Amino acid sequence: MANDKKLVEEITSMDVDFAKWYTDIVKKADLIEYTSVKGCCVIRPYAYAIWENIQTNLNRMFKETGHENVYMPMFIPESLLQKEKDHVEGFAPEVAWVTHGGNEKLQERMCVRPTSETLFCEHYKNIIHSYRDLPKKYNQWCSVVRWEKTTRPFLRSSEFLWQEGHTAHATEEEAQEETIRMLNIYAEFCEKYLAIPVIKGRKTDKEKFAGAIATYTIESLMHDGKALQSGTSHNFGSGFAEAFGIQFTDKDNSLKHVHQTSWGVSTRLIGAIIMVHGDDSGLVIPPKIAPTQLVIIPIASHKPGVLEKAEELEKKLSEKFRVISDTTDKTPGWKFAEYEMKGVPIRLEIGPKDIENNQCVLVRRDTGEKVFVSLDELDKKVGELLEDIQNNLFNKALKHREESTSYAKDYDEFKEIIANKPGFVKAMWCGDEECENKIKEDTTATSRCMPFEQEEISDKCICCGKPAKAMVYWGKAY
RNA sequence: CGAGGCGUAGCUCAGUUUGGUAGAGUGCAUGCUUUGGGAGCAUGAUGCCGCAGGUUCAAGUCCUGUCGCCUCGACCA
Repeated sequence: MANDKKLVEEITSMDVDFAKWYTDIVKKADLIEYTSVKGCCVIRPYAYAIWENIQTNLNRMFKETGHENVYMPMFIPESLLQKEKDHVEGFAPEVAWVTHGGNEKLQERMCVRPTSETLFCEHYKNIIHSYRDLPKKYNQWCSVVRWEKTTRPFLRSSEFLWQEGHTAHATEEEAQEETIRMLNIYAEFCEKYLAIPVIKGRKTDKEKFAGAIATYTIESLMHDGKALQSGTSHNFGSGFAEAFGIQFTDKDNSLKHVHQTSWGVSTRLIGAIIMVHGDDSGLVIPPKIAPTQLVIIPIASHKPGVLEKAEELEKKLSEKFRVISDTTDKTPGWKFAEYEMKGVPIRLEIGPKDIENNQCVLVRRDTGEKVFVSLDELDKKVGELLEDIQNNLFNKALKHREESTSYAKDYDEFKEIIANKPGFVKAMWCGDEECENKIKEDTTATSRCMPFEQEEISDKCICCGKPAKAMVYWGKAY
């Protein structure tokens, strides 16, 4: 009987249809709502709260490493966008154009920023004159627009929220150092806060950012075995500086071009959290970024003393944790399911029997494990549990990634694995874009990155058999 | 942008084959009873049947167009 009722709001099982499971979750956990604007969603308060927690932590890490926040215009005149050739070619197919102001046709059309390199470059040209002005390490939080052909909430939408860091340095070495520093910050953030293990590496030329000399990436593996590019950090060398004329007078009185970087992560990270940690009961949010870390559910709340006790516990726990208490007249069972859907790490049940015994029940979202805890040591226990959940989520995700990572020594084996076993495949590559294209054509898998941690599986390219230059992580990607 | 699917109550959908007063479940509101895994009973409110044309005495249903959404490809964070 209870089971029949449970089916009413149940979501599609992730093993049956992962894509449907995903869209069920984003709707049922109140993360997004569709709008009348194609490819654009409302990011609802619960999802926005996750984003705010991401922002808070990244902002701290950015500032600790000497970055300042700024804000650039959202419009870019066509002539400015076109200054760097590779850049405009890369982005032109997906920019939105503004052609009119009121009823007047604009003399020059402007695009809505798909990314702000060109605006930062124009600005840097104006404010950088001397080596004393360097480095400039700016970041902005904003939204960007890319006219995507197919869209999915958080993973690919026409407009999305992100941060973009843009820095200018006196030397090549400094720029490279910054590029790697920010990649490391992203990796640390993903692993420590989002509990998502990542592979750090460099993108192949085919996959690198339009206008960059090198793109570095953190790649993570979703529960269905598809890869998600979760953050990128680019070294631009002096290419943009030359196109935009960003020069400074160095100590030796010679005129030099700056060396630049840019790096970004987006609300796509929310998609990663969903697809890495979620299960058939809904979201599972790592405690460190969960908008609500613990929800108090009073049992038999009409009985004397129960609501008062719930309120007392809420007040006490709120000193240390992000806590809410649900005192609505929904049934306990409904509330259990609701907060599981929303991925709240810990549920606290308190009823008349508990009050008599000076205890409560704690249920952890990741394992479903239930423990009785004395009210005297409640906050200590909650702290430990949150930490344990955070660690467990990371370890589970890491184990899944390791179990979903294979080696391929020859092309037949490679094709067999890609076709039958979801996940990463490590294989050698000659460095030739033709092989990348062939592999993609044959298998739909793409090169995810050349990891910093290289292994020598063989000395031959998996595809053409010529001498191998690097080991590459391959996989199907979002 | 290619292939497929779908637009009817807040949500999930039936009704379209064969044109004839707009339906169900769930949700929502109110009351009582309930409360340790999505409660029960009673009463009530809710619809430009995606949009625009057309055919017809009559269109949710037939025709044409159009917009949107979903899935899978191609392209991208």
